[in-house]
Amino acid sequence: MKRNSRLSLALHTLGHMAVDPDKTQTSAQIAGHAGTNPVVVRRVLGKLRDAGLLTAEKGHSGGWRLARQPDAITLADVYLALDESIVAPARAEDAPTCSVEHVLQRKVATILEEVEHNLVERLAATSLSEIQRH
Amino acid sequence: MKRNSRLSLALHTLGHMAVDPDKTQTSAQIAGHAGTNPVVVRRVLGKLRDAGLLTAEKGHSGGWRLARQPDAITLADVYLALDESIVAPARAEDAPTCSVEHVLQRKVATILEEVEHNLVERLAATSLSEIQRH
DNA sequence: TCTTATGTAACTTTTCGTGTTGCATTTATC
DNA sequence: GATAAATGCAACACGAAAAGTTACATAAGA
Repeated sequence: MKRNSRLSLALHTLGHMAVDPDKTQTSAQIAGHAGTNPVVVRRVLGKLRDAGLLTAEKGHSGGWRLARQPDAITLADVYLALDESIVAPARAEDAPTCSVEHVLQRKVATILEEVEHNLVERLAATSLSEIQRH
Repeated sequence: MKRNSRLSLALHTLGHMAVDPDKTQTSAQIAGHAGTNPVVVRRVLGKLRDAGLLTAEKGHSGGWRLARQPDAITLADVYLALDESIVAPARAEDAPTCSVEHVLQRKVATILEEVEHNLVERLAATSLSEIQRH
């Protein structure tokens, strides 16, 4: 699997679920289809579960399925559930060493925050039901 | 130094140069001030030199200085010179495995490209001379 | 000619995401 | 109840990428 592929894995899985929302899939099945490991799948989908996008049933005949209708899950929901923060560095604000440094840094940081916000807005405009129109 | 700090290092250095554009600084001086290594400094500033933002003089009394006036260097110039591509993954388009997967993926990819473009636009609105107003 | 600077290649170290193993827990089925 | 099949989670191994380091060639002023 390639780097920072959590979003890819999530979209791939959710895409299939949106096509056939009544089918429950196990981590092993999903992993097989995505070419990765069941534990990795549980790690990623676990975040989606915590965000209320998926439900996970334990035990026999358990597995994963959508917690809502596809049209009620936007790409922003997925993105935010994964704590991706592609743009803004999710920074652990380090000590301001010298004043000159941080004038430009803060300018850039502000712009990145605005752009991050803009990204989420755009992602919110598309839901999983988009997949059904193709 | 922290991860992906090339932009930080570049901004820090350019910030100081914008305050005092007549002073030539060596890699060692810059590295000392930025808490890193002279070779790392040359690697990062070398990209800014290639982009025409800085000049580097070899030999005795050599060093780095701005190649243009501070107001003629925007944050976008710096960002682009470093090949950062924070938002869009600068992707080596991998093989489209299954069709369902790539509907959502492409949607996201398109949004990321738009957002990346938007980022550069915003960065272009600020120049290094901003530092002189503080 | 010597000193001081950049330019660059090669290697090491660090960091972080992914992959893997192992086991506890839960739940349907026999 | 026992068993099989699933998730939950912790701990460790692996690998790639960025940063740091060493070494040396090259250039230019003193």
